[in-house]
Amino acid sequence: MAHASKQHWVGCPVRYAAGVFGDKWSFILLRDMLLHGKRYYGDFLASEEKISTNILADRLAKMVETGMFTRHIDPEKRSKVFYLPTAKARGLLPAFLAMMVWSTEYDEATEAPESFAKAFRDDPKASIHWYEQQIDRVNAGLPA
Amino acid sequence: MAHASKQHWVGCPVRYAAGVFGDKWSFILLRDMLLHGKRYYGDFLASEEKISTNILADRLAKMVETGMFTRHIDPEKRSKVFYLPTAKARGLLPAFLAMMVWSTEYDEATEAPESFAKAFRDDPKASIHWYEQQIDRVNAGLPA
DNA sequence: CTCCATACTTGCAAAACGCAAGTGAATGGT
DNA sequence: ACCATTCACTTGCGTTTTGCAAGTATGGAG
Repeated sequence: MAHASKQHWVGCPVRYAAGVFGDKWSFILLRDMLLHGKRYYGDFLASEEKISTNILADRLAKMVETGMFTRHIDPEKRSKVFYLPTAKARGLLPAFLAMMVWSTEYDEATEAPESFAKAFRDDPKASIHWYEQQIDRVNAGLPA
Repeated sequence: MAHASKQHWVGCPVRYAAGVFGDKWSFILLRDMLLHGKRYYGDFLASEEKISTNILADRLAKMVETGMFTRHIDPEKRSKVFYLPTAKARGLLPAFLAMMVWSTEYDEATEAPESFAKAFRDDPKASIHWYEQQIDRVNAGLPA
């Protein structure tokens, strides 16, 4: 059977994921990076959840450590810093979008339109590809 | 376009999810409930991550509050308590499995066999259905 | 050289966590 | 009926993490 020996190993992927982004602020940063096109320190700081600067610095550093983001100095204005998502971070898109569909189902106060969940359910791969392209588009507008 | 007006609303589903299970111990409890067939307080306590009893009690209560688990007294031994996953918790399976596939890709030390990721990638719906059935099977073995 | 913007650091109080011990209800054995 | 045990939490307390406010370091404009 394809799913044999199910019991023990499944724990670890969950624990690994929890270790990399298993806290509220990491969720928010990943959202801002993957879905909101935020790249600069100042962009992340300006999110409506009002993250404080020490936590932001800490989480950004952790994201870099865990290979989710890379850190870059803006060559056009060297006092500014931006971050880019790695393939590892982008690889979370399917899970993230699935999670968001779940939220739209169970959060009575969701602000997401039904069209989002419908699009993902109808054709997850197309939906994921669309978000990938958005990420590429944002990145293309940044300094080399 | 199906994905129009993308910017603002996507934030909220992520924040909602973070609020419900956005911490390490909630990840672990959901794993144990959805994938390891654990139902009793003592089962969760015995996980290899060594959760302490106050945190376990706190998280279980929160899961009940947020409608993820329901709490039941074992009629056959009324000093024992078990929890059952609601449809809301079960609805997280697709996101959880997608997340686990991601972990198997990026965690060098993953213990998950490649067959797991392959099965999910080949046919996600079938894979999800298989885990749903496992959940039903476990639940069927519990007192009414 | 001064001023401003930007990206962090630092200090400190408050909250969350984690360990160990304690409590109370339900069983089980005699 | 009595007592020890199991089970599911609670409580206390020291440690760690968080969050707010203020400070610092570097870069760039004038």
